[in-house]
Amino acid sequence: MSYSTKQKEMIINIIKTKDKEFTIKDIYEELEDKVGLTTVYRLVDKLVLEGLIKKNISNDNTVTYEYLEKCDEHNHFYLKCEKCKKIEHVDCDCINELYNHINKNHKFKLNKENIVINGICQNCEKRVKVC
Amino acid sequence: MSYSTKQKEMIINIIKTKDKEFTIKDIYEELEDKVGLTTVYRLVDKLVLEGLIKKNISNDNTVTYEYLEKCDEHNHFYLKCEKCKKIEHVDCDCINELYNHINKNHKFKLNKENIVINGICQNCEKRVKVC
DNA sequence: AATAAATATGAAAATGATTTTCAAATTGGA
DNA sequence: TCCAATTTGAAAATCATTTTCATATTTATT
Repeated sequence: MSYSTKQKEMIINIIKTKDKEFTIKDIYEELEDKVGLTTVYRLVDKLVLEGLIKKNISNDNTVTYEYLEKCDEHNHFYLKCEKCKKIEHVDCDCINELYNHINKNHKFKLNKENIVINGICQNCEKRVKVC
Repeated sequence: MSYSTKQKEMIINIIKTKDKEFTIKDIYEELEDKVGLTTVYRLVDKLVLEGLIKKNISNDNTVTYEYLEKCDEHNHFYLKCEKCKKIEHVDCDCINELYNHINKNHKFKLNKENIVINGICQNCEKRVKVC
């Protein structure tokens, strides 16, 4: 079984404020020595397994995590901006349509819990055009 | 500029045979000391930037790469099986439809060069049912 | 409330993947 | 052929992550 501890609660609370990629260090520093680094690693790993966050790696070998905000009634589909790293949660039937199409025509069952697609958000798109 | 070397050519040739996730070690061992480990790291990093391969990280912190087979006339859309780790290239208009839908309704431009969605392939799906 | 068993924590040390360094080798152009 | 730019690779350094282990905390049971 699993005990509930104040350390885990603190880490979850910090993660829930994140709308961008974050690192272990980000979390650790925000905790200001209230939780040890080893424990941050351990708990963040657990939260990945529990599906609350997703682990990524960037080209310079930095490991980042992203909070996958759930809304239980709907799908878990996210758009991640490659510029500003923000993650948008999308609640739309288009993902079911894609699921059904892929299942029927390509014989593959998407994992609807964990679809993150990269691209450029509207804000960054605008900024690019200005420059 | 960039010189073309036999080391880079050898590594690309090995990568092109991959239909699954692979590691730096996989490549290094297959090269049987014909290329140094440092160089494998360097060249694989370059190939990530060039878009030939994609870098991933798994829950146990293993870094893997996947070859993103390109076919220039079409989209670059991949389905990766979470069980057997095989990567299927999908050449279908559904991805354009998704692109257009997301662009229009969610104000987000997908990066069509690099869409990898996880799920379970038909083979593994069958195997699961048998057990 | 006291106890016991299971689990969680954190500091220090160990590990191991990746990067840096630098001298030697290779490449492509003049 | 000669030169400058680039690439290579072995060894050393770095640094994120894991392991270890003694202590602390949590939960269930009296």
